[in-house]
Order: sequence, then structure tokens, then C-alpha cells
Amino acid sequence: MKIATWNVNSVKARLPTVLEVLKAIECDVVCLQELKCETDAFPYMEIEDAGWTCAVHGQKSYNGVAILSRHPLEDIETGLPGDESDEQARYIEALVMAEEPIRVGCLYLPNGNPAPGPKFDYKISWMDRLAAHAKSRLVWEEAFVLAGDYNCIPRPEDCWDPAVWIDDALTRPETLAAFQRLKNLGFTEAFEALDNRGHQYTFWDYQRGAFQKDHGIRIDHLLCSPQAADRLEAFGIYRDARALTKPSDHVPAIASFR
DNA sequence: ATGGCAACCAATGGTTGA
Repeated sequence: MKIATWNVNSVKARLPTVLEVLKAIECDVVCLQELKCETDAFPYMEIEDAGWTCAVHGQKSYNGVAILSRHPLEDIETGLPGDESDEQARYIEALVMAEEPIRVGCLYLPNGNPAPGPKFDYKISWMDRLAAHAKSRLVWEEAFVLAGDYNCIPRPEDCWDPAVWIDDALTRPETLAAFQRLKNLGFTEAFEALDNRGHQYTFWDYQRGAFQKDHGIRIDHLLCSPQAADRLEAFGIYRDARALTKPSDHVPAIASFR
């Protein structure tokens, strides 16, 4: 059972690339972020024709998340609880009915820049809401994976030059503390458990030849409940996706489960 | 020389992202 998370940076502008990568990574479940289209505008036909069941929570122009699965999906829920006035499409969850079911939450955490400011406040409150929701799911004692673009660089060695990122919303102490609080609820970060090297990036900016110079950051993560962590067996980053024509600026991060 | 992106919507530029 392989689960990937990938920020596609527009599913419509990049559909051929998306289909190519989906084929290459051979996963059972793929969490997509930054669809940048409304739910009804999602390219269901092309992606379903490639063999996927799709749960989509879209929004015009920005954000938007989806879970693609080779197995049936049940209990689909959209939106993160805790703020009825929040209309940004950043969270979707579903129960993947594989032989051993796994519940998957797909998230696109707010960037939060400029910090400090209202966007940063929204980021931190969103992280607190995510932790509250995650806590309520852990009570169920299921295999549960929270996968997505966390917009959080956990350690200095998760970026090419920490000096560039000082005071940025992706590295600020409040962001790192909120990420740690989430993990402290009982989640195992797949990368940390199975790899944990420095300089293993999932994002390279389009500017300044960042990919060619390997000036990247690691911001796409998979967090596993204890029952999911017990089944963890491999982790990988599909770096090749960044070298394709018309690439997303992110690449898939992939965890394998028994 | 100290640069160099991409997508969106709307409009031929401004906003957002990280």
C-alpha cells in the first residue's frame, strides 16, 4: 500500500504531467494539493479513465485538494472543522477501503507569509485546528495518515541555506512548535522514521535555477498514527518529477505500508 | 551585469505562492 502526497500547482495547467507522474509512481493513494480549480472543473474524466477514484474539494483559482485512490473511498469529509467561516479548500479526508483500510487526510497548510501578520495568524490557527481534528481521529485507534503540503521546514538541514529562511513563515518558531505539537499527539513522520537524512527536498522554486543548484526545501510530509506507523516499510521522494517539462515546483513524497 | 518563475484572473498588470 503506497500513499503519495503531491502539490501539483494547478491540475488543469499540468494535466499531462500529472497523468505521467501518477503512472510512474505506481501508488494506491495520491493526495493532491493546489488544484487551483473548482470541484466541478476537476478533470474527472481523464483521471478516472486512468483508473482512479477521486474525492475532490476544489475552489476557484487557489487551493483545492483531492484524494485519488485505486481502492473504493468511504466516509469522505471536506473542510477542516473548527471555523465555519473558513472557506479555503485545504482539507479532505477519506477512508481507503484496501484489504487493510487506511484513513487518509489530505491537507494544504497555509503558507503564512508575510509573517508576522494576519496570514501568519491564519496559518497558526489552522495548525491548531488540524491538531484538534487529528486528536479526535487518534481516539479511533485506526491506521490514519495525514499527508500534505505542510509549508513547514522542520529542521535547518531540511533546506539548502537556513540563513535564507530566517523569519520566514515556513521556519518561524511558532510554526515549528505547532508542527511538533501535532507530532506529539502520537504521530510518526514517515521520513523521520525511515530516512531522516538532511537535504532531501520536496520543493524547488521556479526562480534562479533552484532545481539545477539543488536549492530546495522539504515541506511535504506524511504523518502516521501508531496503527499506520506499525505498518510503515519504506519512504521515498520522486525527485524525477521536477525534471519533467512543465513541472510542478513540488514533487511527490511517498510512504509504503504493509 | 548581480540577473533569471509560474499560474490565476482580468486585462495587457496585479496577486499569490514559497
